[in-house]
Parts: sequence; structure tokens; C-alpha cells
Amino acid sequence: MRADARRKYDRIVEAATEVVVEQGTDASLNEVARRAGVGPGTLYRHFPTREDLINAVMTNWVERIQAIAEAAVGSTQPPRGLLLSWFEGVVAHIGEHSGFPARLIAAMDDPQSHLHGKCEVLIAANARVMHRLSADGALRGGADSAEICRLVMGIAVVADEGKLAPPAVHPMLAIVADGLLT
Amino acid sequence: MRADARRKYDRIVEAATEVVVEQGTDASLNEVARRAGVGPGTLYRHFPTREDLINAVMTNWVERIQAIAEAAVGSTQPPRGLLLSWFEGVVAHIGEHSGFPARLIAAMDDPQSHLHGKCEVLIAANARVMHRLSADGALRGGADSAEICRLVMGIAVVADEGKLAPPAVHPMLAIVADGLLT
DNA sequence: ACCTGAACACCGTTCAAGT
DNA sequence: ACCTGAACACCGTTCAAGT
Repeated sequence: MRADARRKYDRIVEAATEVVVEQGTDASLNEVARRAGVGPGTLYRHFPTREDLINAVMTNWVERIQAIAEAAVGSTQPPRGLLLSWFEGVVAHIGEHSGFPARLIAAMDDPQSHLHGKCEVLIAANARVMHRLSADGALRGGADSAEICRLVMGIAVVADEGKLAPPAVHPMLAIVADGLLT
Repeated sequence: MRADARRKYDRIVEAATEVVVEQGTDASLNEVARRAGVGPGTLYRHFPTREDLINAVMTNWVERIQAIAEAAVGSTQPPRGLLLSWFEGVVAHIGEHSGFPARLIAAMDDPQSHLHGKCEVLIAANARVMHRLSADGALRGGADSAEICRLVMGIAVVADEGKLAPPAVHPMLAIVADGLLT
């Protein structure tokens, strides 16, 4: 990639991050191009699909979700508290950008999607937490990590769409936790 | 309402039903007007907002959800099976029109929405089922009907967005059922 | 090799003009 | 009283023309 192209690329991602934070994942791409000081064609050249762009905006999302999982695995809390704070972390982190939960769910069952890798990261992170609880004999068993992630992502959509504050999300997560624990 | 207006009104709802069944709740309103053989202005005169139109399309949704709840309340199944088939019925019925689950969730916390009444119907129907299970001492208690509905609607969104078949939805509902039952 | 920006087909929404 | 359909501002996406 030529130096000037690289520069434009960076400006686009920068602008996209701004716009997505303000207006969510469904924001106008022309607006992004406008704010980046770039023609629409240039945006499409670098990011042929909207998911490509979102994927670029969410680059460090991966590390953060892994860090949250790590914290849960290393926690000394009792199982229920540990599971709940992990779930709360996931919902908060996924829901930080409005529209993102719904896109993640769609990407889950579509290996074509550029966001599919992010789903796999989440599933793996969740599996680590489940494994830790399983070692303590705290888990009922029988539930696949992908299923659990889908469920929690569904709650993230509810929180996003209904603009719910964390305390309003808690009761739903509590039901799920009770369903998973022995 | 004048007779000719009434006729146009009916044709719009008819066309909207068709289009929503084919393309979901986000379908083009101009397309609806086109198919109804009506100017866009006429559509807006009868249905100032998109939710107004969807609400009209979903008129008999109410009776059907109540019938499903009735069937569950009168069932002789053991609690877990009863709860699961109620939930499955709800997810299937809500998810019949793509995009509808997400709209219902948004309407839940927005009393302004014309779809808000539909949410209340669902919450009431679910409360009846919960009451029946509670009488059998099968419920853990502590969960509000609205919370449970939100959770199930979240699963409906997951099913909708991920185009999941009923068997793929079952594991998530099972976790929720286990979380609610004693 | 890369970018621009006009152009196209679409959408939601409004409102003067008609009957 | 009710309807029409042209009109407006927007959007996603493409592609000839430029550097």
C-alpha cells in the first residue's frame, strides 16, 4: 500500500470510529467519507462492504473481550457472581456501539461475514470462563459455548434496542446464570 | 371515514401484509403504496408512522398469542415441557415476520410506540402461564413477567437475525426454562 | 496506483394542486 | 374530504475521468 493510500485509510477508520460511536453501526457511509475528507469511491475501495469497515473500527475489541474473560477466570468470586460479572462485562462491551449486537448475531451463522472472526473470539473467551466453572463443578453441563453466547448476545440486543441501563439488564442475566449453574 | 377512503385503507393494509410477509418489517413503504395502487401521500395520511402500519398488519396477532397462552395454561404436560412449548410458540409466532422481534423490543420501553399495546398483551399472556406454573409450585419466583418476555424476545431476535430453525432455538430456551423452574 | 465526484436508482416524507 | 404525484433531501454504490 502506497503511503498516501495508507494515510487515507487511517483517516477513514478514524472518522468511522467517531461516527459509529455517535450514531451506531447503521450510520451513513457517505457521512463517514465526508468526515474523513475523502470521496465515497475511496471508502469503497478500502472497505468494499460495511462489515469490512466495522471490522476495522472494532480491531481492539478482541483484546478487550479477552481481558474481561481473563479477569473472570482469575477471579476468586463464588460461581454465580463470577458468571454474572462476566456476562455483564460482555453485554456492556458488545453494547458499547449501538447496532453492533445485532450485527454480531447475524455474523454468527454466516461464515462469509467479516465479523465472523469476532464471534469466534467471543465463543472461545466464553468457553474459557465455562471451563473454569466446570472445574469447580459449578456447571450443569450440556450447554454449548456458542449457544450461551447467542443467548447473551440476544440480551445485548434487548439492552441496546430498549436503551436499558445495566441494572435493568441484570434480572435477565440472573435467569440465564441460574439456568447454567448447578 | 368515507367509503372510498375505507376502501383505500383496506387495500393498503392488504398490500402491507403481503410485503411484510415477503420482506419483513423494514420493507419499503413506497413499495407498499405502489402495490396498493395508491399515492405515497395516501399511505401517510392513513398511517403517519411506519409502526402505525405494522400495527394494523398485526391486528390478529393478539388473538393468536392469547390462544397459544391458553393452550399452555390448559396443558397437562409437566412444568418444563409446558414452559418450553409456550416459549417455542412465542418465538415462532413473533418471528414469523422478520424484523418484528426487534421492533417489539424497542416498543417495550417506549410507551409512545403504537406497538406498545402488543407488548402489554404479550406480558399479560406470559403472566397467565407463569401464574399457572406458580400454582403448581414449579417456579423459582422473583422474575417479573416483563423481564421474562424481554428475554424470550431477545431469543426471538437471535432466531430472526441468524435465520435459526426451531431445533437450533431450543437449547437457549432450555437454559432459560431451567433458570426459572425450581 | 490511487483518488475524485458526478451520476444512478432508490428511499422516506411532504405538499400544492386537483376531484 | 380525500387523493395524486411531482418534488426534496437523503442514502448506497459505481465508474469514467483525472493525477
